[in-house]
Amino acid sequence: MSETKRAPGAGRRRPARERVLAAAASRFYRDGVTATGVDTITAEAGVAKMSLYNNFSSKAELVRGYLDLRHQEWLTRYRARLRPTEDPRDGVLAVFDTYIDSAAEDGFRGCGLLNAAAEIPAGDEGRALVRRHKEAVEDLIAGHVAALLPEHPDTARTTAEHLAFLLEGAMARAGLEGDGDRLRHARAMAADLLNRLRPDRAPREGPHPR
Amino acid sequence: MSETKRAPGAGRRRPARERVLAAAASRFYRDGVTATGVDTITAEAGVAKMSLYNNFSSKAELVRGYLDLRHQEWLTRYRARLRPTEDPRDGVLAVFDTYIDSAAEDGFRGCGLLNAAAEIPAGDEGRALVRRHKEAVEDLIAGHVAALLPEHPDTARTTAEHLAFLLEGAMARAGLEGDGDRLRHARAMAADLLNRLRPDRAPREGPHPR
DNA sequence: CACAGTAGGTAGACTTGTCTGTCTAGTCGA
DNA sequence: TCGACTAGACAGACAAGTCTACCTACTGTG
Repeated sequence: MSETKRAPGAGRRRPARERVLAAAASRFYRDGVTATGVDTITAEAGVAKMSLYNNFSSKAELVRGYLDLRHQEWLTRYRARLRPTEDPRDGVLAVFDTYIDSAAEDGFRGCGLLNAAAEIPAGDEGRALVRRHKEAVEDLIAGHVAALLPEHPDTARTTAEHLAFLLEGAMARAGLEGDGDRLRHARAMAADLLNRLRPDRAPREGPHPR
Repeated sequence: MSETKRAPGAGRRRPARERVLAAAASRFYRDGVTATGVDTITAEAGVAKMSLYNNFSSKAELVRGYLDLRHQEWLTRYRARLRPTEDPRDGVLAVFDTYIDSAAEDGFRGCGLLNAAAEIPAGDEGRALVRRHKEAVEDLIAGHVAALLPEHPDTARTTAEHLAFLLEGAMARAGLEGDGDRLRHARAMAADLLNRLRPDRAPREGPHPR
């Protein structure tokens, strides 16, 4: 952990790649992918144009970098939400809470990955990336539900898909409305569904603890 | 109903406005709104550029025309699906079937209105239009559920929201995957939910009758 | 310690093409 | 004659991506 170990090439500030990605993330989410030009991104990042093209071979690759960044950031926020607990229901609700958190930020416009996918051409790798992200989220839910119903794997899988649909549908609506109300409704529906599934514990606590 | 009453200005073919809208609808859905230029639209419509700007004051207004067209077309397809029946559950399932129908068309990429909204700036009227469309769909569902549960209006409203989330979430996933499988799953979940809600009739028929 | 090499960064001109929107002059059918 | 339509030029802004020439901070080696 010596001081000599820095990020490579980072003398006085964050390396160009990170600043480009951060600026791209902000603009892509706010204004859309196609509507955001590379000049806008480099200007906002305070970086020369060549620094972008030294780190990304094209704008399309930058977009894929953006998608990957959002996926990783989502996972990080989810893991922070996931407290150690013996009740799998809390694990499912942590997924919902992660979405609710994102809706509280200003300029909220729905799921950035889904919004980007809407602009990406049908065959592009980026769409597959978003698809895999949504499958990963459903798999996380499925893991918790499977722990809740170890004797009924089929019911668990269907229930996980049901919960994933609730979450995604509420996210789409929340994005249109600009706040997290719909997501809080969906969280309550999910909690209710989980309790009906195996009501062998006391009713769960109130909505969305901060 | 005399023959002299035609669409205005339609001598030998469909008026320019309709052809522009049809071409815009196709391209906007396939390639996205921002990525589609007005020259592409006029070329595909076989129409002079001025014919576009004589009918729409700007591309943004053409986009709003597109959103309105898709909303109207959806309503038309839904009404065609909605057979006269005494069971409100069939009314709800008709909404799901309308979505399933759209997923069967080729080049399916999810809900065109939601995809467009992802590209529209936050304050634009177009986003409000999409939001109202989604509310209208939920209201249609709510009407059927209310008829099913006349004694429990609160349960009906919550159930309708739940069903709308299922539908919208499944549509988002289906769009990423390019087929209607997720929507058929959601339809089965909806049918199951409706039967649990008031199981006083024989089990419903199989999935998605054609 | 000195010094040269190197990797990464900078500003900005530049090419080639597309974008939205405007304008003109002419065509065609009722 | 009138209204809708046509082809195409045009303006001015902006797109993605390339290229040059220069700069600066850190590196290993003698």
